[in-house]
Amino acid sequence: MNYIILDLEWNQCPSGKKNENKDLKFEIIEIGAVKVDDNRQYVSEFHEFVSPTVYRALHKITKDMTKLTISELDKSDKFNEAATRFFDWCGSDGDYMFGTWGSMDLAELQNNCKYFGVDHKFEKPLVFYDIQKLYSLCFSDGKTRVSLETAIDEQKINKEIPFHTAVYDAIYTARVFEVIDFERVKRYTSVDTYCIPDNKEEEFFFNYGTYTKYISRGFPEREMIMKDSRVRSMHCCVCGRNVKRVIKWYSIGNQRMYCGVGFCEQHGYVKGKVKVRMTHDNLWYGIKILKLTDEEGAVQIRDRQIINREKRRERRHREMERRLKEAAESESETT
DNA sequence: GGCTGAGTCCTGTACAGTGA
DNA sequence: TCACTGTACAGGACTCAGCC
Repeated sequence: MNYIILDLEWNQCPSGKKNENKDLKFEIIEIGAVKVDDNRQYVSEFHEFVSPTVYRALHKITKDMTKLTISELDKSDKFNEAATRFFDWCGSDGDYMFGTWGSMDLAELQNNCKYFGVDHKFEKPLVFYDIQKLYSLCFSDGKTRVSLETAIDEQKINKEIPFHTAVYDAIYTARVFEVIDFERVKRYTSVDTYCIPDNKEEEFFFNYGTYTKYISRGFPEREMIMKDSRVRSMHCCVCGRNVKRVIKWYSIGNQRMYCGVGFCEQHGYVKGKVKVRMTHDNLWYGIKILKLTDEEGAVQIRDRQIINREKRRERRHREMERRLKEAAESESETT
């Protein structure tokens, strides 16, 4: 299995959001990638600029960052040809896996392919390595995200080539990939949600040992997500058995996030989170993460639920007092 | 500058259930 | 019936860290 360490540079509407193409917010102008083998050793690299067709001027920030100009880019082929050569270079499907710094590149690659009609079938689910996340798992708390340059500095990797050129950033990413303790973190794959499951049978489920991730099919209405039995269900991340619900799902602040807690007789508390998202095709889907926790973790979730309730209660009381005061004032004015 | 994603926090409305 | 409570929902502001 090879790994394709990918980095893209893209451009956006130079005259702001009001004039942007809603189907293509970001147009790829450069594709850079490094192929590494099983041992994360360099095999080959791919680098092509792309002549843009949607945004015929570069956004100021893109220009400053990449130092590219439209006339330079116009010497290159259009996206279709560059992308086709890129996928040929990647190899046969199933022989490679993508690795990126951050999670945006693959979504933009797929969106550009869709927009320009590039005939390439992406794996479904599209599992990849977010090397930024792996880096955090190895050298930090697993949550903090640092820039590629910070990681290069921290690891004292030689900075002999500039940043913000797709292929050079891919080379740097590959170097970071090389220094991480891959055996320790290799099970922590990421999954791209540009294409979500079409139906119940295709729904994505991943078990990472201490936690599980489930990605639902799409729903036309947001409220259908938390009514779905598969989304609502809770099981133990270790034994897979259904757990007894001790705190039922509640929304925190808005309907984009739900929390709940279950209890497994054998393995203890399981905390659940459902994040609600919308696809490019305006379908709603849920990402459910179930994680083992301890009593303290369960108490924290319960406390947060209680605090939310109390805050609402206080607001009501304040509002009621305000109305009573207003009523009393208007009564005294009339008398 | 404009965007994503994750997360937090707040205000306000609506509706249903419950108990006095 | 009414007051109170719980829950869901709508929408916005904000932070932080990243991307181009």
